[in-house]
Amino acid sequence: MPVSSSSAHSCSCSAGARTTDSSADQGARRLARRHSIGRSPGEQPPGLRHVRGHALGYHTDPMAKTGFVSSIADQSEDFPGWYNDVVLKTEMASYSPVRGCMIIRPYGYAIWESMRDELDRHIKRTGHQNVYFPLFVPRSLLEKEAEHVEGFNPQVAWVTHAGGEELSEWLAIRPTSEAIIAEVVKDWIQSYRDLPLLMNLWNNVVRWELRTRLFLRTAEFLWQEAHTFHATEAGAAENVAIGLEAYRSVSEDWLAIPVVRGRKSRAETFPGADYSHAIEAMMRDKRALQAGTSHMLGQNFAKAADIQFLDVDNVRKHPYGTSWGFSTRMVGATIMAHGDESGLVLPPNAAPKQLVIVPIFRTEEDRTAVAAAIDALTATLDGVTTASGPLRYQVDWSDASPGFKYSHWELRGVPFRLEIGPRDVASGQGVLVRRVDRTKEPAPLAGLAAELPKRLADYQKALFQRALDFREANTHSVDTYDDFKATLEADGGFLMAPWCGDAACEKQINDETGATIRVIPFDSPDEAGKCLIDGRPSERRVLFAKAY
RNA sequence: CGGGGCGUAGCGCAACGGUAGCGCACGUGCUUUGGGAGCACGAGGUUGUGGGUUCGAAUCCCGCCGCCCCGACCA
Repeated sequence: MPVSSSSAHSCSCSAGARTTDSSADQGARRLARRHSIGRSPGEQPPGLRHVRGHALGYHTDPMAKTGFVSSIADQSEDFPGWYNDVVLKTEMASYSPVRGCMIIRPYGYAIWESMRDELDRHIKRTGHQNVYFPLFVPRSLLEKEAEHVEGFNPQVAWVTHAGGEELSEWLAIRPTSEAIIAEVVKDWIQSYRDLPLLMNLWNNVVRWELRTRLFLRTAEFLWQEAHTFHATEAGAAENVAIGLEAYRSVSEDWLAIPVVRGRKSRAETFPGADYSHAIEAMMRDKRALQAGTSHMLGQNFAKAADIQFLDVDNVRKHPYGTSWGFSTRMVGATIMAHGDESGLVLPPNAAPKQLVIVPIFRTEEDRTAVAAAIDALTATLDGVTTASGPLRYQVDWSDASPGFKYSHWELRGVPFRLEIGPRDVASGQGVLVRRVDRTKEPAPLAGLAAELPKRLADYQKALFQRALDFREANTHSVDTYDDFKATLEADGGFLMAPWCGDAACEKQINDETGATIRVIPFDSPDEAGKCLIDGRPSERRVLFAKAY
């Protein structure tokens, strides 16, 4: 039986309320135990062997200086270390026995599912249909589009043997699906009446990486790739914008991450595309992260695969293509855009748990009274609908101490915590604590259910605003290369600077400073200037930053 | 692919020629619970792998494998 005899209060959703340490085997055992008493008695926990566990190790520094979580690296001192600690200790993901690949654990996967589902709604609302294409791309197909091959070659993983024999033609494990899709749809597209063809794939892709950073850079990752074909370039251009808008909305409205929309420079354009649009976000270390890209493929792949359709004017033409992608990297963006010294700070829309209730009691009598108050409360919470669906809450009845639970859930970024103890029961209140600023206030239990949707919506807005303020405070306009270098060195952040459009100037800046052109923003005003490097005229400022 | 580091219990480490131990985590029990509780007992290891040296190897030597970090490329 469970550690807590009244486990009926416990939600069956988490891998365990008091998981702080975490070896996989232990996690699995805990899961097994919970499952044995939960809703699905027969269900076995997933096999999570070989996963590296990481002890929380809070005893190494029992008296933390400021925060309550002393076990993660200091965010301002060591951002990469902080990021790694957060991902591992929140049990979002772990390293795997496979080089360069990660295991996405339940808490991380839940966050991915949230953004995935929201993006899927956008994709379907705009008329795209989900499809599936093979994991393998025959070498001959991948090599049809010249720029495409050249761009992806270094990152492609090949299957050379199967069935005990060497294959007559190598198979690429898809780094992306343009090539195989173009080959297939040429049979589907005969007439302008077959266009536009609007498809989307949810799948995994492999791009061989030598450096691994959980969620940000792994050899295999999950994503969505939309592929569309249009009779006209204008139709395709419109779709490029539709994709980018879906990404903007998911980033800003769902994940509370403000983004800058713009066009990529030629050097940063997708291999095989005429142009690429992207959204860029600022992380809390002031570096940029690309949050989604949308490509105009023009007729490049259509010509390579010889896709033709008969237009209204009875002339055979190549259709125009687009493709756009959004990956699990955005889970990393969510961590890095909002997290603080105590761990994750999640936007309510994407948070696996929006509210955690922590019971506090000393005696059995108190426990009974607190349980009764919580039962009465949760009866009202079960009907609550938030901007992201039914309220997601959990009562933490595990037998860890209250202080332990506070730290545990703060590390995991749960937006609200409600503490209910004997004193609160007597007054019909609880103590409601906001994760983002840790403000505490008494909250009457009777009215809480009605208030929560607004409180969550306000929290969501506040997170977005905080991120936007941060970005604006760290965006600098510079006009000379000396100023550029000095500002980048001193403050980092986004640098808005004039650029003539020449790839050589772009490269020089990248080589000398490490900064790249993230985008040529759509929303910046036209502004005559002189290129940082060669002084030639520039029509508007472009966004430079060090990027992930 | 170049440079560096590391493989000992789930995690972090110690033992550095005489056959493996500590902390955390884990299990049981009792006492606890308003910011990471305490005590007691307990379970857990062919020391990454293959070979060599030696009376004896986690330890010394060689090969292999794996992982991490730093550089060039990417969502």
